[in-house]
Amino acid sequence: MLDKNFDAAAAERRLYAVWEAEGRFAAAPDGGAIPYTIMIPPPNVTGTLHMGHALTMTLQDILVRWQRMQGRDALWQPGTDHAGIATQMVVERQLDGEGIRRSALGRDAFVERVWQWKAQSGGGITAQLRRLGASLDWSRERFTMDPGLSAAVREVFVRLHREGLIVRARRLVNWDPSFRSAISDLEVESREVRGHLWTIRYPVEGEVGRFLSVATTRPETMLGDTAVAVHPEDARYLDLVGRFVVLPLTGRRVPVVADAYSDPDKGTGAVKITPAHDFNDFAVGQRHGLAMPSVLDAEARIALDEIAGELRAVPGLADPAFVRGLSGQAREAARTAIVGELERLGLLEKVEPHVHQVPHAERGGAVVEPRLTVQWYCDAGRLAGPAIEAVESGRVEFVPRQWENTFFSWMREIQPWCISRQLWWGHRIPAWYGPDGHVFVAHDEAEAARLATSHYDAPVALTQDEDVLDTWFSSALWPFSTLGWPERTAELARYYPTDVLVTGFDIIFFWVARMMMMGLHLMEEVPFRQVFIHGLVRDERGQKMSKSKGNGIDPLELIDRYGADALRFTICALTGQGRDVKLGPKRVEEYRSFVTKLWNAARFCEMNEVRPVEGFQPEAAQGRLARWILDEAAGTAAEAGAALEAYRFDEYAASVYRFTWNRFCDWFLEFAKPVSNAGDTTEAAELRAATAHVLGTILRLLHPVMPFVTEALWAEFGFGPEGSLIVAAWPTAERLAGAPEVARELDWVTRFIGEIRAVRAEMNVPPSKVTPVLLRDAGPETVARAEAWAEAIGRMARVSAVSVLDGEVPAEVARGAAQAVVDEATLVLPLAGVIDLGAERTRLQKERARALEEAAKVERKLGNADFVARAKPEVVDENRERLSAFQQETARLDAALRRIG
RNA sequence: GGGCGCGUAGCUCAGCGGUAGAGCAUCGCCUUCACACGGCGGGGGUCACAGGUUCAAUCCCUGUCGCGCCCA
Repeated sequence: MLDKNFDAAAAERRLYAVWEAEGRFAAAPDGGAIPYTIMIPPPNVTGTLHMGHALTMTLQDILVRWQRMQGRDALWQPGTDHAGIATQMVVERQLDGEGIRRSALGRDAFVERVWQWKAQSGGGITAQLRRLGASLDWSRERFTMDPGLSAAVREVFVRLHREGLIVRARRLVNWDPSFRSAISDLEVESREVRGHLWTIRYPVEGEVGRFLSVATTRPETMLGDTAVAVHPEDARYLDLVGRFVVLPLTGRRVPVVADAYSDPDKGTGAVKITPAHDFNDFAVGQRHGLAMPSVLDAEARIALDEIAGELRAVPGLADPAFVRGLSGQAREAARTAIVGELERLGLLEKVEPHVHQVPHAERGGAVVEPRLTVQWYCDAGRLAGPAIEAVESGRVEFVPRQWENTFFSWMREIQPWCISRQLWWGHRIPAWYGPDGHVFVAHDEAEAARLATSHYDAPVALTQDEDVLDTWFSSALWPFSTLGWPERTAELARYYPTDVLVTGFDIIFFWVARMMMMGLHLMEEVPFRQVFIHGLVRDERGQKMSKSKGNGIDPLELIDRYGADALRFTICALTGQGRDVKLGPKRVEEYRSFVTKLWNAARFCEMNEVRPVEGFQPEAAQGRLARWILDEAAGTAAEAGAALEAYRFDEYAASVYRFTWNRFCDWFLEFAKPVSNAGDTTEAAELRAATAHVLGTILRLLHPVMPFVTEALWAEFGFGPEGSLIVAAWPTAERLAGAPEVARELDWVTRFIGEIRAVRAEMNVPPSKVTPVLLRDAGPETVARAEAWAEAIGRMARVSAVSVLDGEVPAEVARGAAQAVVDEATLVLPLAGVIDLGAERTRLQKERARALEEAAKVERKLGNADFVARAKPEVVDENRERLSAFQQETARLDAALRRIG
């Protein structure tokens, strides 16, 4: 016997353990089934489950469970990411708390410490995924720094290096001064900052009293200026091109160059050029062969090493002592000092408030400093071509399609990818340097040593590159590294390419595009056929959830309060295409009602001895009620399947919800009540069997989204042992013969009952008052139906008897009657003394006015010769029928009004 | 500045050439033997605005306004 309430917490613990123990999540590579594969977007190994995870993992689990039920060999590949910067930061903060500096600890000890932290907290996120009900094949769990995956990383690095697709180069790079590491352009976001625009006078060499004014938002970088650029067609400065100005503070002579980069309409039209600290200036510097001295160190403090030798004293312009005093100062402090000095020298023309875009590190938020360093770069430009082609040709399909534009626009202008990071936690770059700095890229030190020995003709001491790879480098290999690549494993052959990748649009560039580039280059095949891009989770007011705003919701808390099924269903129901998901506890509470409704409907079935009947054939059912609900269930299965096929999670949820609540519970179970109580008649037995069949269908249709409550009910009803629904067959969608005719009949009954209910409610007839119904003008079909469904009509519409009137309604009845029109028939409810006749008249008049208005609308349309001539014939016919129906309804309401006088 | 998306009932959203829908909220009635996390019924929308295409526009096209996101 089912408990009064569903104990979600107990069922979740018990059932997940059963599934896992019985290996229900495990892929079956040796079976004959067609594989269905999804790669989990690996969460940070030391992370905790947030709503974003809950969203994406729920959708993936729905797909995987659905396909598994369709007999596919489902592999949902689990695993976690080492998350270089994030994890290193966490451990550094822990060390800070203990008063230990990373540098004091040393590299090996530090990395060891991170491994300890991983061992200690690494199971957290996977345990939380289990709470959500995720049916991942845990036996195949991988970690990006596993030996196998690390070997894949080294193999790719070596291979791409040998192919010239990975190179080491000294370029300007985005530098995060707080992490003291390079970051990729994707990890930089520009933020609007209210700053100042300073206009500084640079004296023109050899022309006393003449100045060239330049405007800048970053005066401190002037220590590294090596030119001033003006537009080649700017008449104001033409005579200065090729001449020199003297840089204040350092006294350096710098040329005036003509370059189209300078915008004559912006500022003074002349710009200072600091090639080592600005990307645009770097390009100008390259075009004009300028020197590129750096004046900021790894922590963005003033560093004079590269300019110390050239400092000159120029009276009234440059004082080496002042500049030397800046050494080691933070860029902000140096800015203040430099502006003060320029003002003192009378070289500051003006200061204006200025709003401008400043690059910030996405993680950590430090102001990014472009810096000239040696880094490893991956030639993304060459790898992008095949990935672009794969999407163009449809071999990879984005859903919704609009994201393909986003993908194309980035891929077509992709920049070299800086893959080295000055961190300790991650895949160390497999490059070793000889005594003269010659680089040997190899799978391991022994191979590097062999290469070096042959290069130098003698064994030499090698030192390994200190840097690690960008975390996304290993993520990019995930679809094949998890399957054993570079070994040619059976899994790799079977499960690659995967079927679909499910993720948010925020990592299309970081991850999706890179997996495609690497997959196509190394596997020569796309990593997935489809990419389903879902929205982001937002709070109830539509704001992005974030730690800093404190508006985050903990999915585990929601699971504790409402159950995993309720949370999952909420997510599913709210996941439309191309829209973010606004989610709060209230929404989950709303959908928990559905879990409860299902539970109670099942309890009701159980009380009425509904049990699955072996070999039950829907098509063989005789009763009209049974055939109706069986066909509706099949229709719902068709809808649900089509919705999932199209990644319409909202439609899938809505379709099964509607059927379960509004068809099965509200109508079918109500109709079935007397029959189910009727003992052992053939009719009752068949209806019970049909009910069981439909309940089973509902459980199977809902299992992907609500795995726990459905599995619990499945076992309780004896559809199969506990833990077997997960592999039960997805319902077939075969409609029943003659179903449309039965559907019309049931539609009539529900409308008939509905009309009576509405009239009674509107006329304030107390529920205790049972009335007869007299049928006027009813055709033979209506009469037959009214007889056939008399019991249900009586019970559900509080009607004592339905009788057919031969002639007109007796006057004494008519004067107190409430009336309603259903198709050709008029329903007369004798309620003299119970209802207010004036109110009934008003109600009928309102109905009549509505029918008349509709009729007029259709009439206008049909009166339009163009419409009749040009619209599709079936549309014209449809409108003729509607007109006739509204006209008849009006006439019947007129008659009803006459009747009550 | 370039691109994308969105403005439909009080709220959240679906619909996307021919009858405007759902859930929640709201109002009325109902403690009817599965469920008050319930049942029954009602009210509520010039589908942002302005043009255009069409026999017909919430839906297609153009523009305007408002909001959001991405890229520069």
